[in-house]
Amino acid sequence: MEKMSAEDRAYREIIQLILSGQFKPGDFLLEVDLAPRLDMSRTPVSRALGRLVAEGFLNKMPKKGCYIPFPSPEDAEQIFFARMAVEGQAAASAALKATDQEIRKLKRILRTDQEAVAKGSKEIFAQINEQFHLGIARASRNVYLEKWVINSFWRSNIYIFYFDGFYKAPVREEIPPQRTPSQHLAILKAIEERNPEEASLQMREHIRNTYELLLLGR
Amino acid sequence: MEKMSAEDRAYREIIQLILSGQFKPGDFLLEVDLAPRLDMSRTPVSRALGRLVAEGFLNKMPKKGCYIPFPSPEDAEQIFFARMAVEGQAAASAALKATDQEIRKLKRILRTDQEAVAKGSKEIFAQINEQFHLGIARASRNVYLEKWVINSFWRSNIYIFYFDGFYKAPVREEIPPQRTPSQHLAILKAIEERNPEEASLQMREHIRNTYELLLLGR
DNA sequence: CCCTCCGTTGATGTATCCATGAATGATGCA
DNA sequence: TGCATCATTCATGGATACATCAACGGAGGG
Repeated sequence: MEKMSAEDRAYREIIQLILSGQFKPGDFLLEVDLAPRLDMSRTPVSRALGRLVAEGFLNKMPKKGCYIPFPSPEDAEQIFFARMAVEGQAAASAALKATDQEIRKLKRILRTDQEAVAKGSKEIFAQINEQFHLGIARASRNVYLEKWVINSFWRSNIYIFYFDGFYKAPVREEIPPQRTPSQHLAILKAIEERNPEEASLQMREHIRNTYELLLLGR
Repeated sequence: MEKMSAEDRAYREIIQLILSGQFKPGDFLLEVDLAPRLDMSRTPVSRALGRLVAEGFLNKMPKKGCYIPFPSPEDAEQIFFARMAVEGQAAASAALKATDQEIRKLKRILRTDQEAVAKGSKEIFAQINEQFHLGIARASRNVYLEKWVINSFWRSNIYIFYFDGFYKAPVREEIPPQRTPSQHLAILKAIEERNPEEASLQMREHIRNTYELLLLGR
């Protein structure tokens, strides 16, 4: 990615800043702060923030700025419910359209998954998890579903990072990933068997499980 | 809407320009043309176009500009498939969460629907159709589903306006709405009976029907 | 003591200027 | 004639100056 516009750089870097925990919900992302930090003028920063708002990643108050939305049980329910819809459909579509190569790649990802869980590496697990979900979205061969999956996945990541810390326990523990790998395997198995209904069902079940794990005690 | 930013004005006006048929697929929407036309500088126009691209209405080529995407059978399949997912889920959610007031409002809309079809008024029919679909999206009480429904609805409107004119018959006839009103009624009935599965099923069937009507002969 | 008003501050919103790059067409050479 | 090359043109991409507006805080009057 040697040739990337300043706006694209700003877009990625801002996401990185958020996901790396430099900001907490309610914090304003000020153009005047970010611009010098990213070594560019306000213009591309402002446009990148506009994109993030359009994608639902950030909220905005006119004339005030963009801020990380406050997590709430209602919003969490909405985002995970929405994820069930789009990722379920994406899995079904992937079962119909994924190439053998893509399926092999997903298998490779899941092997690393097992190892990551075995080692208890939270970082790697999160990365693998993202690769798996976004890989299925891509295999759906549907640009709209893919975009929505990406957006809602990142958006729900905010919850995975922040939610319990603000509404529940003072210290945050890792996501208990006991059932996640087996669910991932079940999804991939359905896709491999070209069974869209089963793939959709398994995916929805998996997301519901993640949601319940996150919010309704553990 | 007395106090609206120039960017918001640009956003709405550009959508109007597109939907009123001033541009055809492949046409570039040039900032330098639009800015004087909307009586503002390039800045808010550019940002509005950026929003439209982020939302998937327009495509963009870096350093070249934004253009109305070319319709294609593949893209049509993708957008309608995606619509089935999100609107199906929205209908299910609406069946659970819609207030009685919202249901009454939807009923009112459908009464006008019947009349519009009876009179054969294409314009009114389109408007009613939008109100119905977006009304259900809103009743779902899920901001994510609602946003995606709005986006994909408008996006597929581009097809309703343009598709056949470019790929099939030279003259475009109205969408045969024979079955649409009864399908609308079936959806609303399921919502009123608080039956999410049935609402989802009917909505998906309705969208599939619209898709087949549009693309696979009629 | 409190409440109102107004000036200050600091951020976004907009306009404008310059940089950059892609497409086009003219030019000159083989 | 055919083709490569380069200058021109015209669009977006980015930087900067200015306008605008919301929040804050202090002065002044009740």
